Amino acid sequence: MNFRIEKKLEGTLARAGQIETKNGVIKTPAFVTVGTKATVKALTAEQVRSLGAQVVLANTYHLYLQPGTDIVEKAGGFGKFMDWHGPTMTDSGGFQAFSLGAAFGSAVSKVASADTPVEDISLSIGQLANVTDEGVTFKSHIDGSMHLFTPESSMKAQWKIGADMIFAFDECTSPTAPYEYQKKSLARTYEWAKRSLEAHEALDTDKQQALFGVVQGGRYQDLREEAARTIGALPFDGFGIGGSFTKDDIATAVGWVNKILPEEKPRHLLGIGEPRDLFDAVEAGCDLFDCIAPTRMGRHGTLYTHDGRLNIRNAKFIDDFSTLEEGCSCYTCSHHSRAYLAHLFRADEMTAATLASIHNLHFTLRLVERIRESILDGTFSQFKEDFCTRYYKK
RNA sequence: GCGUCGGUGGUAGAGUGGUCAAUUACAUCAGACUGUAAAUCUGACGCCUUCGGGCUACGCAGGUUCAAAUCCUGCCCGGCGCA
Repeated sequence: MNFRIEKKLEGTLARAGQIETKNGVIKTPAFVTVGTKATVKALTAEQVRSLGAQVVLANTYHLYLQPGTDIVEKAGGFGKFMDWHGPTMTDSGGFQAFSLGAAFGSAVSKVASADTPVEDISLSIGQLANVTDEGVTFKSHIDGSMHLFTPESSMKAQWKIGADMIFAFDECTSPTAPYEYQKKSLARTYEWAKRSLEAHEALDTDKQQALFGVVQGGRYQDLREEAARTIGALPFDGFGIGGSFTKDDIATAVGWVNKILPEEKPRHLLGIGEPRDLFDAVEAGCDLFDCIAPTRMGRHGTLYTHDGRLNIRNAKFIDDFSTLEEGCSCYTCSHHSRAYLAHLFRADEMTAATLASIHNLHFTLRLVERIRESILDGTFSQFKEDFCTRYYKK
């Protein structure tokens, strides 16, 4: 993997560049399409291609459980397995330490509202993941079987899954975890980062895979900066910024980190992808973003338009025969009316998920593409202002 | 015509004297969702409300009872059986 910065935006941390992988080039900033189980939910690989997606990210934990990393390895890697021939990434399974741990069965999400109270993480109940210094013990959400993930086993699994870019094994913490826990967890994630590097070096002797280290630290400036310094000093090929935020401080926290991380390496903001967050994070120096929002929102009937989100299941769309979004060039908008989409959703037809995912992914991919263009031609701040004024006008 | 079983909120269908404005599911109306536990989840769902409560309701009309969706009588409607 090779990263090159083409242009930096004066007065901000934003930059446009290119990542070269053996499976193709990614023009950054870029939105990474999520295909957790080696499929972008509701879409064929051909549809993902035609949307202009540059890179697909799968999940190590999910593929490890099903169909198993040996099968994916035999298939020639998850890209070949799913017929995606472009650049690929895998997440390490570190997110599942949170989603199947503290977050499981609770209302807590990694992006919390500002008034979310900080609590003792150990009070979380119903968790399927338990974190120790050795690694994370998971109780499979599929069949209840127990599995231990360590930095070493995550590297091995990701090696077999065979993506171009992979992540160090980390602990994604909850926004409800107190400072003391975040600090302790951060030290652990740092140890895991070193172990990930060492394990990966032993596997990948001729540098096939790029390994990204993950910066944690929760919502605390000193921890975030410490993480950026320590993780940033390790010989990773790029960096992921992960963990918990609040809706309002993503850009701030990302800025703390990117001011410190080495400039010449790509930065991936893990799991973030609402429009405002994308603008803010690019401005704060991020190059890559993956997010399930476009596809999950789509499947749940929430569709992106330049005038904000709309819920296509609302009664007012039943007889609205206008196009979903005027001027949108996606397949869904060029062929179908809001009324038809509303009908498919109400009838629980599978095509509803497909058409909605196509639109939302097109919207998000195109948005990040335009953000990139606006960096190159110097119109970023105007574009951001125009877009956000209209999108968030309510 | 006789016998028999049954008529409950938008629908299906619980409930068989008080804890019932009435279980549940679906439908409906909204909302949430940010490295996918997610084609998922949450709330509302008779009318009014100063949110304490008030009012009208379980085919219709009477009745018994302190109290009825629940018991009795008549009527109306439907399924089935016999003529």
